Amino acid sequence: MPEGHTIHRLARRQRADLVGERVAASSPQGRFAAGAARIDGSSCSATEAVGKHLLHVYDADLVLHVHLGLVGRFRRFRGPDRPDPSDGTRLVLATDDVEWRLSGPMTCELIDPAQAEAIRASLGPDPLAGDDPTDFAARLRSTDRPVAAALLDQSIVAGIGNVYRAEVLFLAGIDPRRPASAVGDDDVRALWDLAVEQMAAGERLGRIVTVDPADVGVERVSDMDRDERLYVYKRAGELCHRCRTAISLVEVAGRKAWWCPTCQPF
DNA sequence: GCTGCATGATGAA
DNA sequence: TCATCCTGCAGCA
Repeated sequence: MPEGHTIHRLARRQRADLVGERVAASSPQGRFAAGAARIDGSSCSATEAVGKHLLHVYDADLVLHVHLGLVGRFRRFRGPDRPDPSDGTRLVLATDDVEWRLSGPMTCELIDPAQAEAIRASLGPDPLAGDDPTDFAARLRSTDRPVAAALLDQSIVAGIGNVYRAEVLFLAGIDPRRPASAVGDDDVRALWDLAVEQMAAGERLGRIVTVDPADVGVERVSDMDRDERLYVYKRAGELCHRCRTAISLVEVAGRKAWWCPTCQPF
C-alpha cells in the first residue's frame, strides 16, 4: 500500500522503534546480505520519509535507502509468537523487543549523505513534509501534460500515487485530462490542500479513506464498508457517491485514472 | 497448484 | 508505449 502516507507512517513508527537503539540487521533472502552486514550492530540515529523514499541513518553516515515500489512491504513484529520470515524477506531490522521485515522493495541500498541529498533534490515538494505550496504551483503549471500525469510525476509533487491522484482530482472537481498549465490558481491551491489533508489522514489511519462519511450515509469512517472508502478509484461503472453518475475510466500517463464526469468538469 | 493482479519506476524502442 | 523488475495474495482449477 505504498504511497507517501505509507512511507511517512513507516518513518514515524520506525523512529520510535529504532532510533537510539542498537540494531541487528540480516537478510534472510540473501540479496542484501552485504548491506545488512554493514548495518548489523550499529545504532540508528534517524529515520526520514521523502515522498515515497524511506531513509535511515546508521553509524558512520551510513544511509539505508528503501523504495517499496508497487509491491514492497515493511511489516512489524513483536512479542514471542513471530512467524518465520518469508523466503522473500530482503532485510530484517531488529532490536531487543521489535522487528521490522522488508519484502519486495524496488530499492534497498546503502548510500552516503550526498546521495541522500541528491534524492531529496530530485523530488518536488512533499505534502506531508510541510513543503511550500507555491513551489508546487510553479512546478505543476510548468507542463502542458494532463494534470493527472503531472500529479504522478515525483519531480512535481512527491508522494502522490495512483489512488491519491484519482481521489484528490475528484475532491477538487477537476477532469484528469485537463492540461496542468490550464489549472487555475484556486484549483492548484485546492489540489495541494486536499493532498495535505487526505494524505495526513491516511498517515494517521494507516490506510486511504477519502470519503466523507456523510456522503455514504454513515456517521464515522469506521462504519464504512470497504467499497465505500474511496470516491472514484477502481470504481468504473459504479455510481458517484455524491451525484450518482457512473464513474468513468481513462488511461493517463500509462496508469488508470477514474473520474466522475459530472463532478469533475474539463 | 497455477494465474493474474497491485497504491511504482525505469530503460529500451 | 512496452517490457521488465520486485513479492504476496486472492481467486481459480
